[in-house]
Amino acid sequence: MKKELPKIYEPQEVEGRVYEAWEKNGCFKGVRDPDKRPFTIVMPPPNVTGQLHMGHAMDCTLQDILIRFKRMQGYAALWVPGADHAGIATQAKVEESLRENEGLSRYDLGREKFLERVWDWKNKYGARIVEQQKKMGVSCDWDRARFTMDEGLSKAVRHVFVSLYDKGLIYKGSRIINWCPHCVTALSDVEVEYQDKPGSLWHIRYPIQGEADKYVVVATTRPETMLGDTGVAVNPADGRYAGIIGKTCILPLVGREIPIVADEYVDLGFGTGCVKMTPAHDPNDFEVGLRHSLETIRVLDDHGRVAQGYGKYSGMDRYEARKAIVADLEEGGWLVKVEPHQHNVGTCSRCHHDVEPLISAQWFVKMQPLAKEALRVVREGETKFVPERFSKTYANWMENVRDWCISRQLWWGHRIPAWTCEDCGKITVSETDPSNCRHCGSARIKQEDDVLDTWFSSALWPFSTLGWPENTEDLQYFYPTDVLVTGYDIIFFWVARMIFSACEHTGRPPFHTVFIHGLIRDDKGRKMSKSLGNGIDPLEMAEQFGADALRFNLVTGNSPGNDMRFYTERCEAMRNFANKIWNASRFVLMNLTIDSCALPEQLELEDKWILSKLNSLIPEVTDNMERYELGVAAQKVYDFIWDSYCDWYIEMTKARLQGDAPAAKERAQQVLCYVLSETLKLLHPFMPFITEEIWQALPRRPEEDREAFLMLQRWPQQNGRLSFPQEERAMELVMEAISAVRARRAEMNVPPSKKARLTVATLETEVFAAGIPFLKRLAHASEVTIEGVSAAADSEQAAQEGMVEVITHAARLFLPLAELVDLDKERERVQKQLKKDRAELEKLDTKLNNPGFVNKAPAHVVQAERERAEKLRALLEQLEQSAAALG
RNA sequence: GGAGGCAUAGCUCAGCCGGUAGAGCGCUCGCCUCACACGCGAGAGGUCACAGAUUCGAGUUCUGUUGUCUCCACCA
Repeated sequence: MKKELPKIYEPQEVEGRVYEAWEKNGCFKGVRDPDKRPFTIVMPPPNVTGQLHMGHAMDCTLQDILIRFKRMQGYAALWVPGADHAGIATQAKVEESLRENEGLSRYDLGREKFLERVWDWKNKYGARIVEQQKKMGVSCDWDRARFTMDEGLSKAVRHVFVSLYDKGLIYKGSRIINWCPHCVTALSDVEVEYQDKPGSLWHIRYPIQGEADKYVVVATTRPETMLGDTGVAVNPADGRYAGIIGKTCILPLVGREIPIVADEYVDLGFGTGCVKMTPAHDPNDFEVGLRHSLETIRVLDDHGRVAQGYGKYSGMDRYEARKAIVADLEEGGWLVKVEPHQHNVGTCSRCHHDVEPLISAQWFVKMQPLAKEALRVVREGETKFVPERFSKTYANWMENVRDWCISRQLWWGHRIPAWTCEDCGKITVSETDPSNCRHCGSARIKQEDDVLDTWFSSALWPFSTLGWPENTEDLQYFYPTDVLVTGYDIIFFWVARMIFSACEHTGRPPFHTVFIHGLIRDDKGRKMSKSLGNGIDPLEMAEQFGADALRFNLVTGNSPGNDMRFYTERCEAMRNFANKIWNASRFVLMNLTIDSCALPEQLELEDKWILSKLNSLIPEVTDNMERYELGVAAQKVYDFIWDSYCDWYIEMTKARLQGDAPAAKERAQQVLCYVLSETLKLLHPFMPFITEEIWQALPRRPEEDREAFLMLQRWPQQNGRLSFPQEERAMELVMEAISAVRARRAEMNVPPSKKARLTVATLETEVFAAGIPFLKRLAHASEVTIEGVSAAADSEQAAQEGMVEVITHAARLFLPLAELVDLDKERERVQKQLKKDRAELEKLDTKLNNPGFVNKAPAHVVQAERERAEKLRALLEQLEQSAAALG
C-alpha cells in the first residue's frame, strides 16, 4: 500500500500487483503435508477454445472462495487447474479459421497437419484462458495445470478404454444414433437439444397391393424419409385396420412393396392410426423394425443428403428432397392433406442444426452396470449434492440412462485405441500400439479413425490429474477429492460421468460434495448467448469495477442452484463497498501511531461492543461457509463492516482519537486495527485483492507472521474472553437514543451544525454517562446532562418547559428546540406511534396470556417476549403522558 | 407425459434449527459533519400468490390450487 492513499480505491492498480506477489511467493502451491488434512477441489476445466465467460467467472469465484477458506482453516488445500480439449468445439473453431483465412478444409491439410494447427491454437488460447482466470483472482496451483490431451491423461483414457472393453462394458455396434449432418459426427443423447418448431403433418396414401383403389393413409412429419420406408404399422387393437394386417402396400414414388404389420407402439388416437416405418432413420421405427424383421434402408448420407440410387432425389439436401417429394406426391395424387403441426425437433447442441437419427456403426459404453454403483453412492450419501434437490435430477437420469455413444467422427481428440485386422476382421484393443492382430497375428491391422467423446476424458479428470492409473503419492494423499463446483447444466455431461467413472476405476466416488450453482442470465432474465449478443464479459466488469466487486456480486444476492440475473448496477454497488473498506482502512492508517495491534487490557464500552459483535460474527460466518451458504456469509461480513464497524464504531472512536489522552488514543487504535484485521480475514475469500492489499499495510498482531500474506493467515476463531453480552446491550441503549434524537431532529429539519443541549432522564445513568461523547458527536449535542431519575417522573414538567421530548426504551431525552416544533405534526406523530405500539403490546399480551405459549415455548423465548412487553409498556406510558401534554 | 424451481418493497432478490419481515438499486427529505458524495443521517414503501393442515406461534413445515420458468421423455 502506498504512503499517500487516494480517496478512491483503484482496483486495476492493486489487483495485478497483488496476484503477482502471491504467485511469486508460491502461495498457491498445493503441498502434501502429513500434519494437515487435504482439501481438494476439482475445477471444471474450461474449453481451450474460449474466452472466459460469466459462467466460468461464477465457477471460479465459488471455488476460489472455498479453497481460500479451507486454506486459511489450515487444510492442505489443492486446486488443480487445467483445460479441456473440447473436441467438436475446438475442431470447429480451427476449421472455421482455416476456411476463412486460407480457404482450406481439414481434408486439404490431412489429419496430421490439421492436428498440428489445432495444437498451435490450443497453445495460444489455452494461455489466454489462464491469464483470464488469474485476473479473477483464482488461487489454484498453476504448476499442476493439466490438459485432457496431455500424455498422462491420454494414458488414463487408453487405460480406461481397454479396461472397460475387457470387462465387456465397451462395445462396437450398429445402432440408431444421433447424427449431426453439419458437424458430420455422431452425438450422444445429452448432446441433443430439443426445440419446439412449427412443422406440418403430411397425410400420404399408400396403395394396398393387389387391391385396386384401396389405400392406407399414413401421417408423417418427415416425408423425405419415405424413401427408406420398409413397412407400415397399425395398432393390433385398431378395428379400422384389422383387415389389412399382413397385407402389403406399394411405396409411392419408389414402387417398393412393403408389409403392413401390427404393433402396440402405434397410438390409435394420433394421425390416421397408420405409421410409416423408417427403421434406419427413426429410433422408434428401428425398435418396431427389430420386432417385425423389417429391412433397414439408409437413405441419407453423412451430410444429410439423399443417397445414391433414388433418381433425381439423390444428392439433394434433406430439406430440398422434402419439397421435391411433397410436390411429386401431390402431383401423383398420393397426398391426402397437410395439417400444421408443432413438434419437438432434436438439434445439435453445438451448431443447432437438426439432428438426423440414423443407423451407424459406433462405439458405446454399456451403462446399466456402471449406473448401479453411481446411483448407490448418491443414494447413500457418499456423494451429496448441494442443494440436495439435484440428487433427484441426477438419479432420475441415471436410472433411465441409455448406452453412451462415445465415438466421434472427428480428428481432434483421443483416437480410439482399437485396431481392426484386415485379415480376420477382428478387433484388437490395446493401451499401446500393437504391431499384430491379437487374434490371428497378422500385421495388417488398422487403427480406428474416430476419436472419443470429449467427456470420456473429462470424466476421469478428478483422478487422472493426480497421476492415475499410477498409484502416485498425490493420488494417495489428495484422492478422493472434496468438492466439485459446477452449474446444473452439466450434471449429465460431466458430473454423472465422473461419478460412475471414479466408482468403476478407483472404487470410490470422486468427491463427497457436488456444489451446484445456477446460470447467469442477463438483466431481462434471458440466457446469455452469442446469437443474442447479450453476453456480459466478466473481464470487462473486472476491469471496470474490480475483480473483487465482480466476485462479491456473483456470490451475494442469490441462493445456490438458482439462476441469477446480472446487473451491472450491483457490480457498482460492490465496487462502492470496496471503496468503503478502502476508506475505513485509510482512516485507521491515518490515525495510526502504533506498530502492533495487540488488544489492550483496558477496553471501553464501545470496544467491548464491537469486539463482542465480531466475536459472534466469526462462528456464524464460519458456519455459513461450511454449509456452502456463501452468499449469506458474505452478506454478514458486508453488514458488519458497513454498519457496525464504519457507521458506528469508527464514529465512536473519533472522540478518543481526536481527544488529548494519549493512552486512550492508543487503545482506540489497537482495537480499530484488531477488528479491521480480523474482519479482513473473514472477507478475504470473497474479496481477496483489496483485503490483501490493506492487510499488508496494517500492523501485525504479535502472533502473526510479519512477512506472510493474508491469504495464508489463520481463519479467525471465536474467543470466549471477547464476549461481552451486557456491554453489547448497554451500548445499544445509547445507540438507540442517538438514532432517536437524530430522527427527531431530522423531522424538524434541524441541520447537523445546529447543536443543542441534551438532557437524559434514565435509570441507566452509568451507561449513558459512558455514552456522553457519542451523544455529543453523533446526536449533535452541545452538552449532555444525565439525570438519574425514573423517566416517567417529570415528563409533564419537561413538556411545560418547552422541551422537545424523545422517548426510547431506556431513557427520555429532552432537547430545547420547542420553538421548532409544529404542534399539529407532533400530535400526529405521537398518535401514530401510540397506535402502533399499543397494537404491538396487545399482541404481546395476548401471547403472554396464552397458557399454550407460556407452557410450551422455550423459556428464553418467553423471557424475551416478557422483557419486550415490559419495555413497551413503560414506553407507552410515557408516550401517553406526552400525548396528554400535547392536548 | 414425468420431475423440479420460483411467486416476499416500485425493480432484482436474500431470508436453510418455526419466535418483532431484510438487502442492493430506485424514490422522498436534510447534509460537501476533519475516512469515504463510490459518502452521511432520516424516511416512505410489504395481506410474504391463493386455500387448507400441523403448531402456543408459519414467509419458513405439510397438502392442494393458480400463475410462471426449467429439465427429462419424444405421438409418426
